[in-house]
Amino acid sequence: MKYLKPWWSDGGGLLHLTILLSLAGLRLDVDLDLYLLLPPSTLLWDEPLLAGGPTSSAYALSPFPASGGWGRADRLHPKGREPDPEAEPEGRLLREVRALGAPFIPRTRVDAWLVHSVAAGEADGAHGLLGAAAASAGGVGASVHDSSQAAPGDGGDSRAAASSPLAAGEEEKAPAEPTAQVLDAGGRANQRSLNGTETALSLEDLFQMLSSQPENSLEGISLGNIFPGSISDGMNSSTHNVNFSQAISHDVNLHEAMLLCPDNTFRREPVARTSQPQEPFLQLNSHTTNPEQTLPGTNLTGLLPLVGNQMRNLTSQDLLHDLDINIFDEINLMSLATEGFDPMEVSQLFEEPDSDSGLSLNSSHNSTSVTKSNSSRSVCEGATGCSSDLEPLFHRDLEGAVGGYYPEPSKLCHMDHRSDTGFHGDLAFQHIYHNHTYHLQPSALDSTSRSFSWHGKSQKISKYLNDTDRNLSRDERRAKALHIPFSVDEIVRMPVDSFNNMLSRHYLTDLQVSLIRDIRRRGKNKVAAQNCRKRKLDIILNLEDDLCNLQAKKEILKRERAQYNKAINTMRQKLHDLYHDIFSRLRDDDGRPVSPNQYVLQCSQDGSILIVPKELVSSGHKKENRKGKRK
DNA sequence: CTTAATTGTCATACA
DNA sequence: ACTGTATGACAATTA
Repeated sequence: MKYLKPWWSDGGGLLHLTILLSLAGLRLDVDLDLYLLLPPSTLLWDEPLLAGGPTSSAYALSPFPASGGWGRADRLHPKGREPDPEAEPEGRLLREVRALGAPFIPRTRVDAWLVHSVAAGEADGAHGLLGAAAASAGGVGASVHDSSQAAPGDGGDSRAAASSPLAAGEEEKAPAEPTAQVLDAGGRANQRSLNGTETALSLEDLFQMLSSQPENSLEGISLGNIFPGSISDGMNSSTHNVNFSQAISHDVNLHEAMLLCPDNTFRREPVARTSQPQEPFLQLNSHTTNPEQTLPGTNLTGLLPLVGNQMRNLTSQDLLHDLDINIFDEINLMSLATEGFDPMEVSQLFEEPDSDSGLSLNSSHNSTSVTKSNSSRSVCEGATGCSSDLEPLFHRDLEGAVGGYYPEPSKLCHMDHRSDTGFHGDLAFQHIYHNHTYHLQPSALDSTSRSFSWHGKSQKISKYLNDTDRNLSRDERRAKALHIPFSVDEIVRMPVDSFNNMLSRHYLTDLQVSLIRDIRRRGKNKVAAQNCRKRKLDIILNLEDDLCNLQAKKEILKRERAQYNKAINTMRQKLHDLYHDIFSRLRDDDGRPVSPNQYVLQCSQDGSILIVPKELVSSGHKKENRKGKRK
């Protein structure tokens, strides 16, 4: 259950920092002060975290940072608090480190803090860089806050207090100090204003500072230069026992420090974290040994009424676990984005109804953007046995197309998750494998840091996704969604024996087998339909051709008939003329002309021609006709 | 926006 | 019984 708004919507300063530090080979420990670094909309809120009542809300975090600001309201608005005359003097952590006689004497406060954090990593309160940086968040960013939510002096910043020695008292007091001592690289103390603009180093600035450094040169960067003044707040508050036997080396830098103590700062609470990644870099770890102490004085339910009841049963460890997951989700999504994917688009994909334009984003983000490592896990994995993180799309896609073949959506864990949270904005997170390894190139990060304008990229990315996905058929998208290791073409064209062998050789779920058979059936039928239509069209075209040919023949025959009739008439006319010509020359025994009205010419079988009176011919014809009729 | 053509899919029959 | 093919009918998509 997560209440995490998309990190890209609010600037993602933490992400900038973590990514950059990860590039430098650093890993960050994050205690609950991490919250201070997170943009308000990125924060997870929990009832235990918020315990203490609304009047104790010292962290009046604005849900709508107007100027990229976020952080503790009292820090951001020191005027809202009275200076604490008992504020912890500066340099306490540094003194501790020095007093312990560590072989490495940190030159700067940040180095000292880092050493302290590494050394204390095994202890309950390993303070990470982010913890210290978070303590400085008030000086880092200017923020809008609801001052009415803040109750000065009520001990309300217990979130930091419980989880970190950057405790409430100092957390509250430090910003109230008009100036704070900061040790520069030379160990000298500088007087810097904590609330002035000169120290209001935004994370964007930090990001640029870090990104401007060569990757390896970050080892030499003193974060004291990066977090002037503000970090000192966190360092002052450190009261941990330090065990230097574990991690301190001579002249340690940040990178070396982490390498020396690879496990300490990555340790998680065994109960609360069952699926924590083990990747070697960029671990944002949250150490809270006592959830109840985490934020005893803070209650932000008023600020976040949406969260309220649904979070009551969660421990802060649960939330921190989720926080980790979501942070890495965010990182992965950033990786997605830098590779050309917009998390928003991914989210839209999963919610897309059955549409051919649907990016099979699934496939895209699976194949290109999400690197599945052994330790990668789906959010739902283990909890509900979800086999595919892409099934929602598959489901929606198949519903209506196949229908009734597949389990109810409610059986799918992420659907439950979504329904539980009622927060659709983070849907995309559910589908990202938790590969916590970060492989972004510095150049990619630079470009990301420069623009970081997701909405601006959205259109191009959307176009890319659509163009890419529109080339895929539904079945292809479905196959990708279920990770079917065969192409649709293979499935359809494969002979029956090979097809059955394939199904038996590979371990496939019932869902996959069902889909494969459906794909084959539909593919075969599709080809059959195409052939059928082609055949039908061919038949029609052939019939049309035949019709044309027959019509042409008919015309030819008509012309021939006309010609024959004409020839017949000509011959008939010639015969008539010849007949009269013959009669005109005939004479009877008396020398008189023979009338053609009384006689006719008749050819005998031997070729002789006889002149026969018509009466005899007509009587003879009548007799023959009678005989013919009788026959 | 409407319409016609095209395409995919399903149901069914048959080989 | 299973599979492939053929085809009418319908719906979705495209031009």
